[in-house]
Amino acid sequence: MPNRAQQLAGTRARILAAAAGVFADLGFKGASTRDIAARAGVNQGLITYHFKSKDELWRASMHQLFSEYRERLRERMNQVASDDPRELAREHIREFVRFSGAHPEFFRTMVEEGKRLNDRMRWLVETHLRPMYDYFDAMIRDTLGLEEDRRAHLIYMMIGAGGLIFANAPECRALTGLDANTPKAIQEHAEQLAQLLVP
Amino acid sequence: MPNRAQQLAGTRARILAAAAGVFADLGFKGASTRDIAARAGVNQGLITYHFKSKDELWRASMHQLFSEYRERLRERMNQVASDDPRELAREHIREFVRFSGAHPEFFRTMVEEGKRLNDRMRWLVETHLRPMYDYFDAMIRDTLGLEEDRRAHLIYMMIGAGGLIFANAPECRALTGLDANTPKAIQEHAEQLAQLLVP
DNA sequence: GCTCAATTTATTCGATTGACAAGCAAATTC
DNA sequence: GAATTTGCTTGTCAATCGAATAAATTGAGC
Repeated sequence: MPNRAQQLAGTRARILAAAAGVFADLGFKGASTRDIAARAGVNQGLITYHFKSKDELWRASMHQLFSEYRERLRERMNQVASDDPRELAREHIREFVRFSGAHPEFFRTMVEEGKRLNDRMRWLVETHLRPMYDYFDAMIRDTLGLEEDRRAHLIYMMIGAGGLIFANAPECRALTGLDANTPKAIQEHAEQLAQLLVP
Repeated sequence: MPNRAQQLAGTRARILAAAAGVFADLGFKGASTRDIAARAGVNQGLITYHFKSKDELWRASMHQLFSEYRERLRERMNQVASDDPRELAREHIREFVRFSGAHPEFFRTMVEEGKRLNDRMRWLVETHLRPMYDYFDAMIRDTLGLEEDRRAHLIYMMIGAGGLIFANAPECRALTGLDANTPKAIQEHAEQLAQLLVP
């Protein structure tokens, strides 16, 4: 018998997770609050009740997604024993890949919202992408010492290389027979990319 | 005064180019034939006239896009003097990046259609992706000699690393200030990725 | 048992959308 | 130069969908 507050938090969380997935799959316009409600297993009216509008729901779901990534990265880096900067950089890459593997909607959303300059993209850039980008940029500068533009290229390479195979896991399966969603494949991808970028 | 046949070929081509862009931007469902007609600068009725249905238009536009890539790669590789397999591999990578830079819809479409297993994805895989994949796979096997699964990971890394920055050029601009659409940035990305993958 | 937060059901009103039919004018054909 | 084909335009329609809201219902907590 769930507490009243627990019940609320539960449905809220389910809606947020469903929303991130549906927005990533269908785009903001293509995603309907009905789709989201159906995937979350809740009633459509609840969405307007908990989040005032579709727009606010989108922002809340993005906040949830990026917060989870930040939290996982933070926890993971606290557990790493090494203090070799190159090994730390590799572990950052591995964790990015692991998260992309666990959350294909991460990469999908980035592509979906990164191709058009609009209010959502600006919000995403200012609120979540810029801090994340600056963090990685500083790490690369201190570890590999590349000039600014080359770091930008490298970061987009890392994101693209680390995320695509999971965002396109169904295609990858149909094309190569490889199931990218297994822990083994995720770990393999993480290690291969880490070694490639920081040999 | 254009020839009747030239006129037809012209509007057909304009519709195809517009369709590839709109489909990549909005997804198949999200793209309307009106959007496509508007971007092509033609009347909406023309789309049903030239292509029977939205579905057939999509297939025709994909055919056009992939054919253009194959043709450009073929021409380029004929011009390359070297016979060093590693340099040839690098040139394949460079040309993939150049094409992705010139046609952001290439990568966008791959992500859009690669995330859901449906008729369109199956068609894309069988018709265009598999031949392209097998070609690159053989090249990597003969050049770097990795085992099969690792080649799959590597190919998805190449595609993701080579394409994302252009698919997300507006975001990249807002985030880093770098305009990924300039010939200089495209060339820089191509060279950096080629060196990274085949040192 | 009363209250009000959490959830459901029902409805509205608008905006699209793919497809198509009928017509038109220029160009090609005979 | 009349006939006809063809590339294209206009107008429309039946169907679908979608966000928002309002009214009704349930049940936990006081």
